Amino acid sequence: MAKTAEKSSDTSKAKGAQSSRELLIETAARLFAQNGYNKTNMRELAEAVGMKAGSIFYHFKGKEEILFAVMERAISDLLEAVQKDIVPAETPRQRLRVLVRTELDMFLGDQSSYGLVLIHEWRSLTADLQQDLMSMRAEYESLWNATLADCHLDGIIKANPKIVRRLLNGAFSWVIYWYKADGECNFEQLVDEVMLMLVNPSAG
Amino acid sequence: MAKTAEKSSDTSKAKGAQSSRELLIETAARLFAQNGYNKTNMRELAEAVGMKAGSIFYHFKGKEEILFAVMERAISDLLEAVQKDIVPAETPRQRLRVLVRTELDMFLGDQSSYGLVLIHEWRSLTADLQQDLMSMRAEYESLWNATLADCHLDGIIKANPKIVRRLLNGAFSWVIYWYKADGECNFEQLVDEVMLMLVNPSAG
DNA sequence: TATCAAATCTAACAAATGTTAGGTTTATAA
DNA sequence: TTATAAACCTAACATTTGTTAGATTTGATA
Repeated sequence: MAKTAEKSSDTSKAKGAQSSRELLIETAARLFAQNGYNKTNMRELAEAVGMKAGSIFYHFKGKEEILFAVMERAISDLLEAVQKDIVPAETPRQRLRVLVRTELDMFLGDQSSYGLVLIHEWRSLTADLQQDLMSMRAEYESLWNATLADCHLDGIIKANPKIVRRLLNGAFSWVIYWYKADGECNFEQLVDEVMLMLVNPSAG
Repeated sequence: MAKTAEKSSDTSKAKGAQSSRELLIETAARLFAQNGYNKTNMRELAEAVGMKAGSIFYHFKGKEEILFAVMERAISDLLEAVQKDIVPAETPRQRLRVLVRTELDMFLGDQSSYGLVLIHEWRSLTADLQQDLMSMRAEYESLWNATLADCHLDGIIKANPKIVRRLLNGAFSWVIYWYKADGECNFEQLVDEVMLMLVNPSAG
């Protein structure tokens, strides 16, 4: 490895990238989220990590493989975070809140670039790569469906659980367009509002 | 005008385009919705309307102006449809249902291409053009906010109306990814489910 | 028919961009 | 020190794509 050490201390934030491949993924996530996948060319990405465009192809087969790597991480990070927090939650309502908070955090938290790219650039992926990601996502979605089904049985939610899940997924994907952390409502209050919208307070 | 008459009968569906400009907007909406703005080049668009790429620039200053025209129409159609249906609605809950149905129809109905492009390709627009569209949209949004505020006062919804609006906007933008008209739930049932999720049945 | 403007075509430019092949540097190990 | 492979660079290719200028056609009008 050449100048990875010194370069990574330049460009990477916390959780510094060990390898160049790692650094490329992190930086690509940031650039793709900021300027879009199409409007981010290999030369920009290369410069941002401190190397030349051609060198990227030593680490990735092509541009799309980088996009895939970013999205892959988005999904695995999300699943990991949920699985960690959902265990101590005992009631369906508590588990629902964990899911809501975690997915919102994916789009608004520290690592929001990954979630942002996953949503925004979905159509920039080839169909078969989309399929690969969807099967990775299946386990995560089953957590949602199970939890919402429980909530429905308990009368906590009234509408069809599967439809609610879809609607929420869209609602959360959208928050990046309007939610400002310095606005009238902080993150935890946002979670409260979502629960307030969803849940019948006189049940469960 | 050259071959507009015969060509429009080839490519346009109902509500056939009178002028070439009109035909270009319709076709662009369809192609942009289908394949994305970036992946639709002027040559494809030209061929789809039966002319050559260069000729498009007689009708539009550039590609972005076509995108803007599509989005402009999406917004004005939406506002028109809402204003037409919201008048006979008497209660806040009925007005809310009109808003829900109309916005859902924008993404799932006959003219869904326009709504689809408006959502998907938002970031493909220059910032100042985005601003222009947002001020056009303001009137429509005020209808939402007024209605949701009424619903909140009546206790029909519990959560913050402005937040609910934002969440719904995202949820509806997302339906195109999952809703199938031939699935388990038809359009009107979908509207019902949304209302069921939102509204406290024991109030208003 | 002659005229004129609207509408379209032809042909090419110019910039951006993903990608590649081959050379060069750097670190590691014998 | 030398051999080797990983990591990176240089330089260019090939394609795509928005755009444009000028020629050409079409349709209506006088």
